[in-house]
Amino acid sequence: MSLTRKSKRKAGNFTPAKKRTRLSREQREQQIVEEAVRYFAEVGFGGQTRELARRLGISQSLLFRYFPSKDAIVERVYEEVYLRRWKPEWEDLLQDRSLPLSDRLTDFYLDYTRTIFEYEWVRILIFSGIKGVTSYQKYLGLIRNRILKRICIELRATYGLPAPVKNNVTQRELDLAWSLHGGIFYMAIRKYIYGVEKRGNFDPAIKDTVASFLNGAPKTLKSILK
Amino acid sequence: MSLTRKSKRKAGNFTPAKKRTRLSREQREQQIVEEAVRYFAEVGFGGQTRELARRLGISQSLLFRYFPSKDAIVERVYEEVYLRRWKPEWEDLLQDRSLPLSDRLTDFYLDYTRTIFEYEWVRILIFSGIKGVTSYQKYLGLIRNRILKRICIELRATYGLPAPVKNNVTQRELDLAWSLHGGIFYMAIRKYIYGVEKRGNFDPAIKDTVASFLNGAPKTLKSILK
DNA sequence: GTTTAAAGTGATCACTTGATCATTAAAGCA
DNA sequence: TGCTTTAATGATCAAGTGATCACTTTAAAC
Repeated sequence: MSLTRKSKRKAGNFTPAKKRTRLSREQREQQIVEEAVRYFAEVGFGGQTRELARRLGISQSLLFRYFPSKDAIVERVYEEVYLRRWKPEWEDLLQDRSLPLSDRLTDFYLDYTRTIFEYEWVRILIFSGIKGVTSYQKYLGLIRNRILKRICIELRATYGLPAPVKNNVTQRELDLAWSLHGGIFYMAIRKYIYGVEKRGNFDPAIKDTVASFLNGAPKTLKSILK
Repeated sequence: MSLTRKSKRKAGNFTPAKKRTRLSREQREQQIVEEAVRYFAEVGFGGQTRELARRLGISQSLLFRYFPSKDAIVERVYEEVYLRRWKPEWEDLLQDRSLPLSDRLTDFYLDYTRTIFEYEWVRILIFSGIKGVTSYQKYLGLIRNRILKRICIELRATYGLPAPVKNNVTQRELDLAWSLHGGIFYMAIRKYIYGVEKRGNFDPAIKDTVASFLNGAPKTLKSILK
C-alpha cells in the first residue's frame, strides 16, 4: 500500500449513494453499546474506535457524540456485562432447605453456567481483570459473599457440623468452596479463552464435579473444623 | 505540551554525559528477553517498544537490531515462559506406585504451584490466550496428556477399577481431573489477574483441595465407569 | 596507540489512533 | 412546503507507534 493519506482523500470522487440513517438518541446509544460488547469481547479493549464504527455502519466521529471518550465506552461495556447477569434467586435456591443440598448445588451451577458461559461474558471478564478494573473484583466479592459463603453454611447444616457464629466461615472452608467454583469456571476459560474445548454442553461435567465435591468435601470439612 | 516534533529535536542542546555500555550479543539479548518478560507481564502485549527500551536503558532502535520485529520479541517471551517450566519428573512422581496416591497428588500440586504460581507466568499465560497464541494450547495439551490422564489411570489403579484399554480414559473421567486442576489454578488467577488474594502461601488450600478430591472422586468415578 | 568490527544511537518515516469541529442532512412540526 | 432541531458526517489535528538507516562510539585485536 503506497497511497499517502492525501491522495487517498482526493481519490474519493464518486459518492456511493449513501443514505444516513437517523436514529433517536436512545436507540443509537443502545446499538453502540451492544456492538461494543461484541467487538471488545472479540479483540480485547485495544480494539479501535474506527473499526467499531465500521461495524456499526456509522462514522467514527459519531461515537464521540455519544461517549466523551473511548474509555467511557469501555466503562459502559463493563456495566452492561457484569450488572445484567446476577440472579438474586440463586441465593434463595442455595438456602432452600426443603431440597437436598446436592439438588440445590447442581441446579445452581447448571443455571449459573448457562448464564455465564458465554463468549462475550467470559472474555470481557478476563480482559477487565488484566486492565486492573475493579468491577470484576466487586463481582468476585459477590460470588464469595453471596454464593460460596452460603455454600459453606449449607454444608455445615447438612452434615451436622456446628453453624458458624454470625455467618463467619473459616478461610479454609471458603478455599474449599473456591476450588469447586474455580474447577467449574475453568471449563469456561478453556473454552472461550484458549479454544481447546469444542463442546457446547458442560452439564454432565458439572454434575459430576458437584457430585464428587459433595462426596468428598464433608469429610475434609470435618477435619478442618476439628 | 505545545512543542512540535521539530522544535523538540532542536531543543536537545546540552548532552547529559552519557556513556554507552557495550555488551556482547548474548548478554544483551538475554537482558532484553528478561526485561521483556517482566514488562509484558505487567502491561500486556500492547506495551510499547519505546517504554521497554527505556526500562532497559537502551535506545528503542537497538531492540530491532536484536529482533526483527516486536512480534518476534513477544514470540520469544512465550518460549521463555512456557518451555522453561516443565519438569519431566512430575510424570514419574505421579506414577510411582510405591507411594500412596494421596501423597503423590499432594506433592505434585505443591510443587506444580510453586513452579507456576508466579506473577509473570500466570499473566503471560492469560495474555497469550487472549491473543489466540497456540503455545498455551500446546501447554494445555501437555497438562491433559501427561498429568491429568496419568491421574485418571492412577485413580483407577488405586480404587480397584479396570485399567483403561491402551491408556484411553473417558471424557467424563478427564473432566473430573480438569475440575481438580482448574480449582487449583483458579487460585492463581484470583491472585495474579484479579489481585483479590493477598496471601503468598496456598499450600493449605491445595492440600485440602486434593484431600477433598480423593475423598469424593472415587465414588463418582465408579458410577461413571458403570 | 591504531585499527576495526560491530554494538549502539538519534533522527526520521509511514502509518495508526483518539479526539475535535465546522458543515450537512434527516425527521418532526408549523 | 418551508422551518427548525439535532443526528450524522468528513476532514483534520496531535500524539503516538513500529520500524529503518546513516552515522557514532566502544572495546578487543593488532
